[in-house]
Amino acid sequence: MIVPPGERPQGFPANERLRTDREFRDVVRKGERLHTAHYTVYRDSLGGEKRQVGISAGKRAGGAVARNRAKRLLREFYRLHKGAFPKGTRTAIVVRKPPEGAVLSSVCAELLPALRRRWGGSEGNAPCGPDISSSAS
RNA sequence: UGAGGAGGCCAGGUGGCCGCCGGUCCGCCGUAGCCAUGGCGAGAGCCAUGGCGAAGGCGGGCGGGAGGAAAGUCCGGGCUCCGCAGGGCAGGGUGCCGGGUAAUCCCCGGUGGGGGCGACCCCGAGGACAGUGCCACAGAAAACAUACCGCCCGCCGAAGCGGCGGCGCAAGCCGCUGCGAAGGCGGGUAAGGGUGAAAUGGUGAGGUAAGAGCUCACCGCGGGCCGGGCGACCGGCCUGGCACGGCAAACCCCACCCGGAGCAAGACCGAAUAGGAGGGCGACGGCCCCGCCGUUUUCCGGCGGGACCGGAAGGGCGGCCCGCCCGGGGCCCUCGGGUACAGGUCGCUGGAGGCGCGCGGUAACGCGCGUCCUAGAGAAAUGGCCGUCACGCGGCGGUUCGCCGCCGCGCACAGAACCCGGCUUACGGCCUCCUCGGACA
Repeated sequence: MIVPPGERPQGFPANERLRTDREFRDVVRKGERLHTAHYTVYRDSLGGEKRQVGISAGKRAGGAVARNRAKRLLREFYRLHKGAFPKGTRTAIVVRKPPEGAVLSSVCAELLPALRRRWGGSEGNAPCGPDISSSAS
């Protein structure tokens, strides 16, 4: 890594994800748990600079369309609020109940306060609600 | 304008910002390696500097990125691996005819049947004299014969009605006799009633005691012949007076078809045909030869080797059986840990492909030419947010009754997972043609 990666603040590349079944099992088994109305969040801490997130939506999260929707919203939530996911941690978010009619702001309103309360939030990322995109031209 | 029938099309558009997947090109970094120069060394070679630079990492540019059903996984194929002498049985599937196709339970065109005023639609549509079985309830009777009500005939019966004769003034009585309700017995009948999903051909006429294919006409049915059609089948004539119900989506029979599993297929790479534990089964036999040993020889026994004959257990022929093959040394089954397995790479998307035109065919479809390249993930990309324009609904306001403005809400069903062809199911909207009816002119 000679050239600095120049990490884009709102990306979600493959190496920031939990990719294998093993990694998921590890986090779910060893991590701390946090329940909200529709989701369960597992987080363990490895130290270092890496930050990994995995999203799981099984059969109970609804049909394929509903599952895709839920996962996409959670991905967006991560991208826009990386401050709630400290470096050196691994987080797995499991969709437990189908969040019917959810939009990004409602997902954010459900998860962000809970995460801050439990693990402490860091630097002021955008709050919930319709944030006008940061880099207005 | 209402109700309905058939067919086709679309699956919101657009802008900004932030993302994801894979492709391609460029730049930077740069490991292995290669090259050049120099140095050291007897040499193999080593070291230094510079250049190129697989892989890989980072960044950027360009263009691509869900469906008509991607769904259910119900059929049919391709593809992959396993299996494959042959025969039989079992099992499964299909079931009017002809065609289409890689193939089908699909599609097209017919035939037959059924529904609708109609446009049109629907059909698991072989066989019920091969056999077995079933036909609930109701009904007299449900399959080989019969008869509940009813109808008709005869006899008995005898309330009643009548005739003749006798007696009597009369009422009436007596005798003989005719009809004869109810009821009983015997017989005829299957027209009618009633039951049922279904009732022993239907309608009409003759006929009769009443009736009946008893007779006749037409229809239906069976048989035969002739004609048409590739065929399912259709038409005509003759004939039989009719015997023989339904269910095969009950078993079954007949004809035809069918090997098994599936991309978590399968291949390669990684300590890599590494290798652990437990359990089960076993049988070898005959005969001959050679060597050694017990014991010096024969016999006998043991061990080792060899030739021939037979062949058990077991295994294979992926349901079973016959049969066949393997089977002289182990065979079979089960389980488990490891960095270890839903690790990586391939399979993986260009194909029975889409579109257009022409030709053949009623059509499904086929042939030819031209043209296009159009998702390839793997905890699984194809998105998120904001604006705007369409579209629909509701409300408010305005209106020149054509609409216009503002606000709010809605915008379906649904997400590729090896690939195709179908079927089925879910679902928002638009268009065209047709049928029946209404209103106006």
